[in-house]
Amino acid sequence: MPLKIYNTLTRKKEEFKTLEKGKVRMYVCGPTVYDRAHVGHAMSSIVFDVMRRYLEYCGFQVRHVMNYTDVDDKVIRRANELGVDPLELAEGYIEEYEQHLKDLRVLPADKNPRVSKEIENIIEMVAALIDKGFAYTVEGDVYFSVAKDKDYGKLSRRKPEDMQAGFRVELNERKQAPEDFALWKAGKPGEPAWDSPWGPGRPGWHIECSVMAKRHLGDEIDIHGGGNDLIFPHHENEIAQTESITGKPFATYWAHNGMLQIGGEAMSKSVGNMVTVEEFLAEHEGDVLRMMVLNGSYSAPLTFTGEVVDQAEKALGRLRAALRPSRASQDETSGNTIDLLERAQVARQQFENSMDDDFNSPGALAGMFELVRSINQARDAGADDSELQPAQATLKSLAGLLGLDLEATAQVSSDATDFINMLVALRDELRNENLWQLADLIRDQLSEKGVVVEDGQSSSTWRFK
RNA sequence: GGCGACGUAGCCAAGUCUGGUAAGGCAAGGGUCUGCAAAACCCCCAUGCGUGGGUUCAAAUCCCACCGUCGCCUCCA
Repeated sequence: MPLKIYNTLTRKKEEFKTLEKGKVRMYVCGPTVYDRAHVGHAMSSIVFDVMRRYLEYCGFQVRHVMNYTDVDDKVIRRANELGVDPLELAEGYIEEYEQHLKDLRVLPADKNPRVSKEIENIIEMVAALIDKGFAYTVEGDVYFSVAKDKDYGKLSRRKPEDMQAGFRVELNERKQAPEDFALWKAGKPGEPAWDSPWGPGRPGWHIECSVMAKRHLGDEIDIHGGGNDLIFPHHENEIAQTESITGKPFATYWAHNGMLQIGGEAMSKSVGNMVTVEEFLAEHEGDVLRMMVLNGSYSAPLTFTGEVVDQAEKALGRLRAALRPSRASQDETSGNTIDLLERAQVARQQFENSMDDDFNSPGALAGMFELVRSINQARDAGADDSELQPAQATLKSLAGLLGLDLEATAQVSSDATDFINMLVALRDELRNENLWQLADLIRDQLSEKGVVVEDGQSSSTWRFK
């Protein structure tokens, strides 16, 4: 079954065809680093990580570029408030975000370009847009003239005349038309500025992505991704800039993830309704957030609530529990009649069919959970490890394709392990002597310390909660 | 006001493009197992897919209208 991707540009699900055989060029808009990242940013990174992992599974060689916007009004404003250098402020947030990506098991992009390191290339592209007549200068500012771009609005499907200019933003009387946008902004006192043919200044918001995609991936790319709040104006303007220069389609597929919502609205720094990645990771492991994301379509909005987090955590636990070993004793003959190899094959098939259909991770997970049930049934029927392991290996591998690590264990000091083993062994002796009260006491006390004891026929097993 | 996305069980959610009679997870209830638990397993859990019309032998899926939630509307999530 061929891979299909929903394309925002055509508003259709389309068969995935690369520009270059076997290779995928993917550019994803990363965060503007003016504050700590929240779980909404993490969601976006996870969504495109899953996409990238699956494309690689399909045999594509993926070149993945994600940028950091480190030169921006908000970065400057924040830095001024704190009395620090804007680029140093941004650097700190970038380092923090990279650590979050590691904790969330997001594969590192092949390249993480930053605006501050691409100024020369940006100036070059702005100059080219002026040369070609798509941009004009006003007192050190450079604006893109939307009227010069005939198919402007094709991504967001809106026309300048449909929009209420200045609805949210104050009009800038220096622009020839309200829909024009800044490519270069003249420097103001107290702001970082770079020399340019138009005087000292800095890039506008959208130009950096056009430049970085072009420089690190080429004139044409396969997939351009980001949050759906970026469709307009950011991605629309990227298209305008790039295609005006190259005369070629910028990206074949435009992919957008839905917004993470909290308390009935999109999580955002300005509203202050955010949960930072740091806060989340202090309470849960990264896979819990990944599980939340995988449970729904990447393009649909996701609501962040305690209940949803809890459900994701439990579901993850169920996947992991399927990896537990056989309970059959050596001399017992297996009463298992389930063909686990066949079930594993079915799960993999459903996984692939679902993922091929616009990365339908909920469908992929559904197949995995059916395999979980089969494995558990077989274990209950007395299957030994040699029967269970191939199916468990498939489950692990499918989970791995989604970026989930089913073997991750709670990072508790191994010092405690020996003592817990000793206590549990001691308790088994008590159980053999039918000293139930004492055995139950130990189990209850361990439970309070976060250790779950599960009794078997002859001995007990334990695990961390 | 404009553009777009979404609305499926108590909760999360697939299925909608390609119409054929509702995946999966969490929770609740009943049961098996167990010294008691836990875990696991079995049963149960939407005659119903925002509302109202229409097309069709057949609609969650197509068409029209309406309601609700969210996102975006060009100095920048």
